Amino acid sequence: MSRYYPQEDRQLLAVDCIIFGFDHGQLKLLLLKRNFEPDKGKWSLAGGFLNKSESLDAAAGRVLNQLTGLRDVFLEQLRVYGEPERDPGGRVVSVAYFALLKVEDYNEDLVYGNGAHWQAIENIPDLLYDHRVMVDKALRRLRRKAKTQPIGFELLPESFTLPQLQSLYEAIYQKELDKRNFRKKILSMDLLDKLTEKDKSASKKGAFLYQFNQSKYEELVAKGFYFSLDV
Amino acid sequence: MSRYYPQEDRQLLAVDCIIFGFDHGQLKLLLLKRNFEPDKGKWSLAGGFLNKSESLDAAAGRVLNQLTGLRDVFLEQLRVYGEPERDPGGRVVSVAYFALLKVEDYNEDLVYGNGAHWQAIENIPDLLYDHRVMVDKALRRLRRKAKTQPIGFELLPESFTLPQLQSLYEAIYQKELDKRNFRKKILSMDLLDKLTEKDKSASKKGAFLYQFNQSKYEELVAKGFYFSLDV
DNA sequence: CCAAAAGTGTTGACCGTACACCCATGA
DNA sequence: TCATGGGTGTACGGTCAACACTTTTGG
Repeated sequence: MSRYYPQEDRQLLAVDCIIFGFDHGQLKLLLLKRNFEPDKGKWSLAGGFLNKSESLDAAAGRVLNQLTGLRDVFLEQLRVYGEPERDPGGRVVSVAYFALLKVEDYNEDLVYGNGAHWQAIENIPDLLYDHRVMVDKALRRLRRKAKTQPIGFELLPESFTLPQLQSLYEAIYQKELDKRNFRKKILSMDLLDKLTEKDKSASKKGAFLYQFNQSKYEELVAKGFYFSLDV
Repeated sequence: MSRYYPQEDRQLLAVDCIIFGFDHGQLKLLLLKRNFEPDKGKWSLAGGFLNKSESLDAAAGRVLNQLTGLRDVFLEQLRVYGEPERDPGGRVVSVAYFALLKVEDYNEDLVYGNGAHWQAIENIPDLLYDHRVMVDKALRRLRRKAKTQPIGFELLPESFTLPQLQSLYEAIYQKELDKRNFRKKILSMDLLDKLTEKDKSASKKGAFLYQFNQSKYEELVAKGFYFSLDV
């Protein structure tokens, strides 16, 4: 109880997570089939209520961890949704978060045990309440941010090939890119370390592996560098 | 009371408004000197609690209206702040909004009666709690959006001169701009209607007045146009 | 030896930026 | 007449976009 503000209305606060993954050339969302009332059987985002004395970021991290087993995932607040009638079960103000994770890392048993499934963004089922609005907002945010910040790497394994990276951007923007221009642009930023190994899983010739160099990025940013990839 | 979620923790929800105005060549914030405990006498943003069955946007609009007498002002959600200890008086989750208003429109009696004052952004006093963080966030948002959306006009009178418009952008970005390039760019978008009158308040020669043409803007956007002013 | 993906450079168009002088007018 | 701010055009350089062929290798 507050010392100073005892008499005001209080609200239920929830967090909902829009969880992106990149797999088999497709951008996907991790969605849940609800196994409890209300709306049992419908698809929804992963969500949960805010605990007393828990920060919003912590609540979102907890929800994500309970579902995937992952910690230290890219997680960013998106927007609050507070229309009085958004949840017909009662007034709940919800804070939407968007998460980017590496699909090879998550705990499959946990995910499927929770009734969650990856769904390609081109083919999202009907969602509960205003969850579709949240998803659209998250997609717009991802598309905006991926142009100006190196967040795409959050969706790829530690080591990746340039064709893989290009395919990720193509999935995000639903648009084919010219590979010469794409390579020229990304390599000219000097943020990728080329490894000596190749990945031969996608071709006979094999493609060189690269790693994103976070510390080089921070160094450049400190000197006034701006990441920029216009698709 | 919720039918379905009766047992969860509930929180106090507030809104805080970061209110921008443009006056005498300066970008300013409308700040309040608190006349009640706690922290009486300190500066803060305009804020208030969310009422039961009121949307967040409505709450922010109400707070703004109570302070300035204005309605239909540019008002946009910024971010939620939910650290458990952000308000030492008790846990309050606050939704920050940023507002852009035309300084010639507000109700002076109301504003001063409420203990509010315009403060130039170069010279903001110490603020309560995390309000300074909110202000910085709002400034970054304004700077980002003003490049890609025609929101600057929200801060100017209906009719304005090009030198005034340029001075607004200079105040937002704290940077001098070349007037030939600025004019060329903004006029090439074909979004401004030139009036036949001049404003002679700032010079003997007088500068032509212009008006932003909202419907022309919407028409162009529908055709794929993107507003872009790179400062 | 062939299919399939990886890798590589050049050119033209457009846009952003830098830059200096004349005009109108009230005092 | 002069001081003050309003108004105008050009040229250069860099960046984006379009475009086709060679290389490697497993089957």
